[in-house]
Amino acid sequence: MEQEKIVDLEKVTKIKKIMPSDDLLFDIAEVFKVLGDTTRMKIISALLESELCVGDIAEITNSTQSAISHQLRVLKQAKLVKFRKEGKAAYYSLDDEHISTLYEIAKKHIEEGYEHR
Amino acid sequence: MEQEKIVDLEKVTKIKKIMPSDDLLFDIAEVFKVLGDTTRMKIISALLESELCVGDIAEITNSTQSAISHQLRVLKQAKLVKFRKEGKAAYYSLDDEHISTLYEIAKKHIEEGYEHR
DNA sequence: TTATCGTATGAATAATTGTTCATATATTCA
DNA sequence: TGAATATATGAACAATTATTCATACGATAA
Repeated sequence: MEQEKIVDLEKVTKIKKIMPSDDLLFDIAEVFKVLGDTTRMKIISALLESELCVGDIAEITNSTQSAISHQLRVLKQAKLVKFRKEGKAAYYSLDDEHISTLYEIAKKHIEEGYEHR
Repeated sequence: MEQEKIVDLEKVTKIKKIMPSDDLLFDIAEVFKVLGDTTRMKIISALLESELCVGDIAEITNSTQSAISHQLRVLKQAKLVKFRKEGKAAYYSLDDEHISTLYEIAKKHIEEGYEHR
């Protein structure tokens, strides 16, 4: 009546040891979470082309100034964008080259997904 | 009394033309959204080491079998993992090499962020 | 100073989503 | 067939979150 269990305890404990800390995995997930919103992705996509001020981004993304400002704060906290102030305006740009790389790879993943149908 | 506006209409319309379609941007954001959850990131991280069955993943991630099964469905739909059935067990693995690349870059972004403090 | 422009922010609301619990399906072994 | 194992799934609940609205803050020009 007793059946053999499938769980590979040796494999499981080995992987548990190798795995990064929960904190690091949380932070990594956090970066993706911030990139995982259409409005923020539009912002990223626009900033790939040029430094832009808040009003311009709102125009380009068909969003309100307020919505964009809120989302820019999220992107700023995740260190995905940086900004400089010039008079009344605040000019935003991508923080480092990782962002564009992440964007390109995800785009490639999507496009290859379409091919395989 | 009229002040000069900052909006650069030429720049805005140019970028609007260059930008990818809303559909593509939505799909790209969707990939990141799926990666943007701690549980799913733990799953990815474990699968980077080895093909694993559902029970093993639950053990490794300290989650329930049900929670993992639900999340694996999300990962499957996003084509981030694939699986094969062998008897009672279902063995899951990463779908393509993009996933590990995305993971590595995000990790690097985090780690460099820590250095800059 | 006053009016205007650009941006930021707090509160409220609506929508999305991850987990739990119970249960169903499927496979293997006695 | 019946019991045990592995996985999947639907419903419900709690928590998170993106947007809107109103308003505040800061800078500039008249």
